Amino acid sequence: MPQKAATGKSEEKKKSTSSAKKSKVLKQKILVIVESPAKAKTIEKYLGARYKVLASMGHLIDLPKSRLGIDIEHNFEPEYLTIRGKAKLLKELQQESKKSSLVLLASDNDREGEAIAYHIQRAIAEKVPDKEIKRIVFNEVTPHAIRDAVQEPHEIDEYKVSAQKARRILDRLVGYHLSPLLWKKVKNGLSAGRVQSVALRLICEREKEVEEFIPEEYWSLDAEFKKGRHKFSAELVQFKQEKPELKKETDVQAVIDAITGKPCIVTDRKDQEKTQRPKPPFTTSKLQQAAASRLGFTGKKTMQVAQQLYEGITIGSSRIGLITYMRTDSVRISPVALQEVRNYIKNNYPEELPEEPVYYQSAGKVQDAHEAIRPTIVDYTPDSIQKYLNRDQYRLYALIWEQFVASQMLPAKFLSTAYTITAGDAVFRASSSLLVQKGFYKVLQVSVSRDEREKVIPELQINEVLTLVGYKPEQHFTQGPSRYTDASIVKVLEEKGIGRPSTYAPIISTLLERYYITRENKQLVPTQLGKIINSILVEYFPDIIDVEFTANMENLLDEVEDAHKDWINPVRDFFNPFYKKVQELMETLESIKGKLDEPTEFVCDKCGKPMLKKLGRNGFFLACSGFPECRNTRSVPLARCPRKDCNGYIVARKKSRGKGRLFYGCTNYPQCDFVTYFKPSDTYCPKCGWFLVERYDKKNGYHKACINPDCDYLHTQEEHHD
DNA sequence: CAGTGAGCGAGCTTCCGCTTGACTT
Repeated sequence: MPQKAATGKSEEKKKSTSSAKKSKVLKQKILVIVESPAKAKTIEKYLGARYKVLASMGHLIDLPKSRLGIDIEHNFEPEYLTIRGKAKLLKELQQESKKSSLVLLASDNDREGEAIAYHIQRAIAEKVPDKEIKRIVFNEVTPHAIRDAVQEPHEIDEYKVSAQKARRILDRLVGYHLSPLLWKKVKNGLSAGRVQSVALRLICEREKEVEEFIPEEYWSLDAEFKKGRHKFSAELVQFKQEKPELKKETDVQAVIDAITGKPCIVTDRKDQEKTQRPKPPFTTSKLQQAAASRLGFTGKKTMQVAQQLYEGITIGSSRIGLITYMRTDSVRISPVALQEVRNYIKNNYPEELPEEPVYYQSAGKVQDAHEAIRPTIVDYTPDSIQKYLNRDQYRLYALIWEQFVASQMLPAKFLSTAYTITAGDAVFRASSSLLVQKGFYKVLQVSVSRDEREKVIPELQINEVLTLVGYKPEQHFTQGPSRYTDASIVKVLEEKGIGRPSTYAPIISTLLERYYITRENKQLVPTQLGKIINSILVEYFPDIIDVEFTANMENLLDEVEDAHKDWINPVRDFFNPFYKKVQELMETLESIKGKLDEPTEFVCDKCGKPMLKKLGRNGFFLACSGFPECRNTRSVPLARCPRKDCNGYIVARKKSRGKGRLFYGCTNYPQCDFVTYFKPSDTYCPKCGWFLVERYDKKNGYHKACINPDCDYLHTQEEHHD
């Protein structure tokens, strides 16, 4: 090992002497600093030998983690430190600066990027005074844009830096004061903040709507007809000149009785052409939503796979970054990419190429530092590179590629036809939708399923008398609001301007880690703890745990940035009453520590006292209420073990060291080896008595099914309403 | 598609926003 180090050192020495020699002949290099290593590699290729490009990997300097780090008494002066683990990298940047003739700070062209540049500049100036350091910006990683950018070096925008500083300080003040209040009054280790607490609030409020919703019964009545070999159905839309009110089965029967025997005649036909435009290329939020609904990915998984595509896949002998940067709020694409995709469409779908390029408007306030998410090389069709990708990479790449190519193709046209069918006092409607011009649908494979676009019924004539097959009454229940999913909460947060592309996925992870919410069948459900935290925050800090708070903050930051307004007074005006309130509550609010434990029906098998459900650092567990005299604990039983003569319970388990996927096994293991990967629900099969589990398949969607492999019982959630 | 088995409670914790590794017990 010492030998190895020695050779390494001597090699380094050799290198540096040879480069020193060279530098006398050649000019010194220009150092460019970007945020992402993958970007650094690409840019170095574009700029050529005179430039050296290094990556900062995001922020290097930040507030301390273990204390507030803000001097309240002195104009909220922040205490900035090198982030733990980043010292080596910073040192490298400083040393490389020394060797370079010029340093160009090329962090992202947004608020955070400006702050990153500012902190790096200060750190370099400390070690290498008088070094020329400039800022450059570009909004797309293309040779043209990069070469333009290095021709226009400028100074750092100190107002942008101030805006970021104000944002950082405000978030720190809120988070590092609210969290300790929760530690003192509720439980150690909890957290609250401008973003996560609003997300929690939205989830809790939706849950309340779900809980309060009372499903109401209603019926629909379809008439089924036959023409030739084709069957089709029509929906009852009118009865005795009015919209039918079918509350009970008897209402439906009354309609059927009234029209039985009456001829069914086609009385009207309305044709309408509908144009459907393609959607813009993906932003982070939209990609997460599409991957959730198309591929069933969580936000976290989408971002992981996208990162792999961005960093590069080995194709043949070289590694190629397949997509542009995946954290973006913009739908803009570079002129080069636009030309390339139009060429691609021209060569492959010439009839679907619009005369003019399609331009999309980004929604809401965008920072626009990056392009939309698109394939870097449009000629790499999903199929042509499938063999280099794993299944997840292929499907996500296909989603991105299709969305991008489609976005520059002609709209699709549908012919929708609505027939009115009259039978006595009843009016039915049958409609069809026919794709008459495929347009952008020609490239959509992964993005759209087969039966999603068209609905076909046979051609009918006015006054035609139809052959009735029968009436199909169906019972329904009104559906309440649905719980948020990863995708839908991200959509709302984005619309409200809360959080950023880089934080959408982590926000959900934080709420899960804190046990504020759980994910059940992809739905986000608040826990008891989450509801308690939310009610405290909403009661005492309604104006902070609010979307308006972020909106106001953004307005302030805009003023700091654009109108060069001072941020210290507004922050003080916010902080003083806030701090007073926190201190007051620290004194007066009654602690509910220990009251969080929920009583259960289970009894301690060691001392006979009742067991409590508690939250530990690894999740919920049962503990004897006689603690600390009796230290007995158990896992939370989710269902009774279905094995004959086994009195065990099914509990959640993990592989050793808490790693790996959750599974569910019997507490009597190893005597009983019953095990499943499906989560047990607390309901049992009426046919065989085994417990039901939550399952998903394409045919039924989410539903409960019996875990017994020999039992065919399953019911959908809709039927579960009683 | 297959795949599988501890210990927890009173560990000084926490924010939001940038960005990727991962020396070892």
